[in-house]
Amino acid sequence: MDFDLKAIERKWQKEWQDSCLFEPFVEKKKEAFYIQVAYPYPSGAMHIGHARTYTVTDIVAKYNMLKGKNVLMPMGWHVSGTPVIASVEALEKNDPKTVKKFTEIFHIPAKDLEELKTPEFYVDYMVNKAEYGYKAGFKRLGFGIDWRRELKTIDPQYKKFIEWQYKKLYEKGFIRKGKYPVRYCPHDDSPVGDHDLLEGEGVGFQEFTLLKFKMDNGQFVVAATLRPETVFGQTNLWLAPKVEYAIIKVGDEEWIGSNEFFEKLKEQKKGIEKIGTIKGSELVGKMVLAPGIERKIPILPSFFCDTGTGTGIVTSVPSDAPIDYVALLDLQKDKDLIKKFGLSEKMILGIKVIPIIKTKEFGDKAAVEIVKRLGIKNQFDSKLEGAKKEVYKTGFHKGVMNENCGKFAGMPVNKAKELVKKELIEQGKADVFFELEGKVVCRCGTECVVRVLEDQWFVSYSDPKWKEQSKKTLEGMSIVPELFRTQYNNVFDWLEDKPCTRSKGLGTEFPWQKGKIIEPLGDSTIYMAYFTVSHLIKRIEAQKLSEEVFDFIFLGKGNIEKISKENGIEKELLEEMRSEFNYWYPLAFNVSAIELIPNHMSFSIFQHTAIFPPEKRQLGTINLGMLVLEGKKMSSSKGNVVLINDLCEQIGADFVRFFLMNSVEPWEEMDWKPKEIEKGVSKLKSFIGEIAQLAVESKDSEKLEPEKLQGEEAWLYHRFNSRVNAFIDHMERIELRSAAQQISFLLAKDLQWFNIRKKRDNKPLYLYITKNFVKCLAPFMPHISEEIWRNLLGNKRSVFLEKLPEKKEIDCKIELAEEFIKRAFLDLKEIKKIIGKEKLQKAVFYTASEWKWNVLKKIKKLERPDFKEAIKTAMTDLSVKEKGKAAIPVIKFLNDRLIEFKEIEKINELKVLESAKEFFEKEFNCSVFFFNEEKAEFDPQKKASKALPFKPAIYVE
RNA sequence: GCACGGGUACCCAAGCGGUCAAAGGGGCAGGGUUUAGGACCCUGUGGCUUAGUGCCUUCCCAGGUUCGAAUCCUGGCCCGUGCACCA
Repeated sequence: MDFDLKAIERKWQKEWQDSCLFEPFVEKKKEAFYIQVAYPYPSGAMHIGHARTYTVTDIVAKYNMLKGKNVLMPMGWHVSGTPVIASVEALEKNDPKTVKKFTEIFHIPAKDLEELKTPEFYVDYMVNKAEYGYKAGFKRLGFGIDWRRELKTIDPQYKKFIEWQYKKLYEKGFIRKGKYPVRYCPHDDSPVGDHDLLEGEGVGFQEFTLLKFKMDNGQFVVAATLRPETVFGQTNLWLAPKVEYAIIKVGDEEWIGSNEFFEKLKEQKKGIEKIGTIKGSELVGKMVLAPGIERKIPILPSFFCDTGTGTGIVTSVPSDAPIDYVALLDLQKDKDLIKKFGLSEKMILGIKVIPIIKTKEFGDKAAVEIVKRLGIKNQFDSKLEGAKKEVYKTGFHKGVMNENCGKFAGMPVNKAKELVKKELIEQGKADVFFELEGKVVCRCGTECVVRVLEDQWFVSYSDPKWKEQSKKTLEGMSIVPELFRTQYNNVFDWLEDKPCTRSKGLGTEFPWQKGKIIEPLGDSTIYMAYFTVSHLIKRIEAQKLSEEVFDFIFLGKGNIEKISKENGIEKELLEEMRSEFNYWYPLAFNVSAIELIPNHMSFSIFQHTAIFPPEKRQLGTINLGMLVLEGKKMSSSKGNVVLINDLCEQIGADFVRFFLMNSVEPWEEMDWKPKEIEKGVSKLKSFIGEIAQLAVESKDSEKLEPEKLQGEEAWLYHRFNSRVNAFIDHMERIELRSAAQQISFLLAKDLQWFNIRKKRDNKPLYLYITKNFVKCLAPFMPHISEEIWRNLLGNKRSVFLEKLPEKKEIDCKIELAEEFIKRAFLDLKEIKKIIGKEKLQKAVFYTASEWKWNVLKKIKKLERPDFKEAIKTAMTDLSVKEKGKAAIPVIKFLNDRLIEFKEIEKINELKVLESAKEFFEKEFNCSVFFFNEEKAEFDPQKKASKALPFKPAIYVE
């Protein structure tokens, strides 16, 4: 049977809309099920990657409808931030690449591009008019979205809500102001993300500690280090004698460092000034007070100091920095150099390595050890870089501070590092400095720097109490799949304060700083709550939505009469909104992609925890995997995409939905392979056609009486029920792939077997199967299911108003009997193949005699296979004992397969086989006979004695 | 570097202590049906054997636990994803 897929889709989509099937209202008697999926950024065309995320959500939603729940699935459009603006600007400039993308990939008619030149029009067009856009896609795929609640993140009411959200966070003390280092483009005067770069993607920055060495004249020579804990091993400073260093006024102090350092420091410290210069050579030989150890150490010349890194001055720790050690050796050997700078040879030769860190790998002078091992010759040796990394890694992870480190003695290095740094900074002996790890160039061509932003606002995710409470929320949530729970926990630990304002983009203005908008990740964390009232709140002008109004709706705070009067909002409306929120919340599932666990998903849990009472926090998350196309990442700009509109055109919405679920579970990475899908579609189509045919033929039949079923019919009934049982189990765990397989390809196999076994068409049985099948299929393939349900089976109401079948108990003996026939059938087939006969004359089956079953019964009591024990136990049965030696092979066979046979109950094999006589005769086109081993009237080759439980002996001719 | 996940036959992928030479696809080979092409159905797909069997070598590598390991433990190698102002 064939379907006109497109016609069916149109028909039922219209019907669902007309009957408001997916527009739920508060029904106190029904359990609420609210599922929410991260709303999309409506920029561009919808492809199968997006479709997968939303299809999973829709299937879970529809499944819960079929469980009898009141289901809410809303949808909105996230348009905050810069992408819309960037696209509009690019179109404005008629950027050829962008124009091409919009016309060729997004299929937007060239004349329409004119409409897209303001953000408002752009958003409206993308949402409502774009044929390849998301909304069009959602509708085409038959999603059960309640469109009354549709929203955009720039709606005035929504903005009011976001404002309220931040005020709540502020009240709890989770909004704070501080300093923050960012990668910054001095030309554009704005922070830069990876996508804004010409060069240097993924390059981060490191936090250096600036150590301040006081000279006799009060100035500070400043050295930058990544290893503040090694101050205890300092022996001297290194600098480049030929370089001219800057004297920098920092507050009341004067610092000495390279000119490059000054340029970078300007971005990180306010009000600093270069007030002079001094040549490196002038500093050589001077004594300075080393921080941390409060000892005077000399400034010495070296060849390795790079003015572009740090301050161009390096503190020397020869025990743990290979290059320091080598430079020291070089200097000690170079009498000329010592003389040239007028240094005391005695002093230079007197410098000794001070051990400070101990590891198993390198002892207590790691640098000395590794220089020896690698045979490093001088400070120009290329092996130094590797040596440094090696020593650093080992020291940091495994090292322990030794007795030369004062109160830090005995402490692991990775701990001491932070503490030493903190202490030096507190004592005013050190400062921090950020340095990019590599070259970073902005799109505008300017080289980027690290800037420390003053007055930056943060959300304090680092707050230990907040973390703890959020973890508690997490504990009570179901995470699908469970295996991501540890990741959530780790993310919670790792989260630090997050800057929450930006200067560019669409969004809500930050309440405490004019001209700044709330960072776009921050306006999409508790909006699920807003959806519960978004259809009602549209009726209210935004300026009426004061803090008290939202307090009442979402927290139940305040006096309704007063709020109604003061804000000019009808009391009934307020009450209705409060009750919507109360009914739908907490959210059952928040659905999003795995890569959003470290931000969106975690922020959402944190903010729910901060703002809502415990019973209104989230109940669960579903975390979805990526989708790739033929093993490659999809990319609109490269044209490597499959668009939903095209695909629905090709194979139909239901098949798109099904095959997005069919190959892996939702959280796994999925590879979309068009060729394999094509094959699958045609198989599935014919299977569904078959079922539809059965539906038509059996729709008027009487009710099934299961207890009267026999043989293969009883088997099919039970087999179908066990498929449904498994289907339900999988659905509960959101294992949509396994669930889908149970009711499609696996069920198809069952039917295939039944078709060669059946003696007649049992209409009531077919009706039972088709009806229940359609209900299970409906979440996956709603249109076809509705068509079969209403049109072919003649039901009046939508299939989504029906209830799924209950789980049923399975009679294992019925399954066993059929399994027995199947094995006998396969055995006979095998024999026929091996002896190579075209056609058999006669086939004879001999079933095992009673005593062999007795062996099984006895040894089943054994916990595990054990031949000796098996013999002993089996021989306690008289019927076995009297067989003597002949029993041994039987015992061995059953013992070897004990695990398998433990599940096997005794059935009347002879009767079962006889019931399938016609089947065997038909399949092999020969006469077939059955005997019990003991009453084998015909046994020319003495095969009968080889019969075993569940494995009849066979004779053929 | 840190965090999380993963390595299974030609490819994708199930299995997660015995019923495992290892489900299901795809590919490939042979056969059937049809035939312009396709579509469809069956059989085979580690090796050697065989009246439905038995044996050998396999589930990244190396050790270990166990009567028994693809499955559990330890160590190593390799791969994927995320790492914050980007939605």
